[in-house]
Amino acid sequence: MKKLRISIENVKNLLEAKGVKPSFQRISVLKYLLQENNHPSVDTIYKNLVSQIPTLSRTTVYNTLKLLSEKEVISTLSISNTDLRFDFVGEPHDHFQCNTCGKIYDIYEISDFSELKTVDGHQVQEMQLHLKGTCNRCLESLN
Amino acid sequence: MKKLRISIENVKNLLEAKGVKPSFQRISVLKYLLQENNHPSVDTIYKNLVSQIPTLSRTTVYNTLKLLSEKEVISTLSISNTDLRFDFVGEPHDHFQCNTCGKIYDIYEISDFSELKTVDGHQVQEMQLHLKGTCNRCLESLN
DNA sequence: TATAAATTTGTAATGATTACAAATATAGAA
DNA sequence: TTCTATATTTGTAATCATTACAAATTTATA
Ligand SMILES: [Mn+2]
Ligand SMILES: [Mn+2]
Ligand SMILES: [Zn+2]
Ligand SMILES: [Zn+2]
Repeated sequence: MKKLRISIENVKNLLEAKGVKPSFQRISVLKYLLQENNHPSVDTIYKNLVSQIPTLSRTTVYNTLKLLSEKEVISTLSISNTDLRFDFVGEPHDHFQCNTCGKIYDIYEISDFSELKTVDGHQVQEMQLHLKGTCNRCLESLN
Repeated sequence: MKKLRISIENVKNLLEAKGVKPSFQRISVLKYLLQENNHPSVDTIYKNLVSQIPTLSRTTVYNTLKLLSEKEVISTLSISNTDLRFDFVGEPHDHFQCNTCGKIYDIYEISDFSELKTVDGHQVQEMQLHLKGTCNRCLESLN
């Protein structure tokens, strides 16, 4: 829940390092992901940015997320069964989604499959551990 | 890939044991899941059954899968980012989806989180490990 | 049989995502 | 700077998965 303060310069350098031309829209999307760290949907990103960028198109958000995903700047989470969620690729970590409030939490130090390159002859390129249940906040409010 | 031969009686008993009234449609859906073991989408199930049950409605497939999921007879896999997939709940296992052919494979003996009831104060009710990459068949055909 | 409850069905509505072409912005050459 | 090619963004329409819902059918019960 720590909201980070991320400079535009940092984001710009990050994009350039990954071979992505740092347009204003792309910087905005990645900056949003980094400082909110809330695993947002396309629509959440769009709605939050369109107030600052009135000309922003939903298609641009889709395009940007697809591009950043291909360049492995971000990862696409299929944990929600209603829409895709997006996350910055930093430290490897897992995710927990609350069945009550829907919020997605980062989980560290549960799984470590970093050395897993192959299983049953399949070449593994990506792995996600998805946990679901009731989050600590929602458990609290049951009292 | 072993196609199982499942008797209707077995499926009927399975449903009754879980408190689900074994209608013809429900038996058909669960029997399909059990003997194909192919982690199908709603549409795959519908298209395969409608030839035998011409009056079958897609809504019935949706209703049945929702009911069986609630009764924990089946599990809903969110591994594909285009549609939901369904699986019988038997031995705990993980899944690998091939980025090339799209097929979903069962993976056994990778993860064991069966004792994990709580993490960071969140109550865990369900967990899924999703692997993605290139499957052994598709690797073969690259030669 | 008559009636109520459960289940199935078909259609319409919703919501997420993709397709696509026009508009705009950016970069490089002259 | 101006011209031109390329990259990016935008808006709209189309597609696909899923849900809502009420009518029709089946099943259970009196
Ligand atoms: Mn995360
Ligand atoms: Mn499986
Ligand atoms: Zn919660
Ligand atoms: Zn494959």
